[in-house]
Amino acid sequence: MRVTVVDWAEGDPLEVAPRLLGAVLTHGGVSVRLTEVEAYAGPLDPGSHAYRGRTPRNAVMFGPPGRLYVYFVYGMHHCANLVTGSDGDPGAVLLRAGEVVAGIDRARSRRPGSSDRDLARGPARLCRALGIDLGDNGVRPELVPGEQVVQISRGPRVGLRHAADLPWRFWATGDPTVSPYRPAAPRRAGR
DNA sequence: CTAACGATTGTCT
DNA sequence: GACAATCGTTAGA
Repeated sequence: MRVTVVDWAEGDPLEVAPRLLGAVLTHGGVSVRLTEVEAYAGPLDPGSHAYRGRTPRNAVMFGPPGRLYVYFVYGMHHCANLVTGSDGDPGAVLLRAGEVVAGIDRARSRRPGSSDRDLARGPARLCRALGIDLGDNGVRPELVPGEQVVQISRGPRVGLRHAADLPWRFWATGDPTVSPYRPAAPRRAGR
């Protein structure tokens, strides 16, 4: 029986997220074993891009599931999600970090100066290592189940101003390629 | 049309 | 630990 991406991408992001750990994503000649992800729900999740409804940018989040939702942040970085929503019900899982398991030379050339461990250790780093950019928004990624992750941890999502307390971040316990924790950047008055 | 901001990262102290 | 880089998207006038 053939397993497709949609089979395990569709559904509640909170259920899909831990399921993705250990899966292998291949793009741009590089393969990554996912070690860290974050769930983003629909209109009821203040931390989600879909919180304020459908816009040109987040349209892909509203389905169909199994596609990449790619966005551009901070004027220089890309982040990629796997869409879980369908029938106009937005949901996605942010691909936060992974271990490069194939095409490492290609990944190194895209991220010169980085240690192998850090090649895809963070959402923007992962996108760069795989060569993912806005042109990949809405595409169906090459994603297959990998070895099951032995132990999964969960905790608060990273970098959010709102709903930062929800424990919707999942990672492979003890894996060195999980991104280092950083608290949300505080907003300073006047800038 | 304009302005404020961000699901980050690299570099410096 | 602190801060700059840098620009598409969004909200509001």
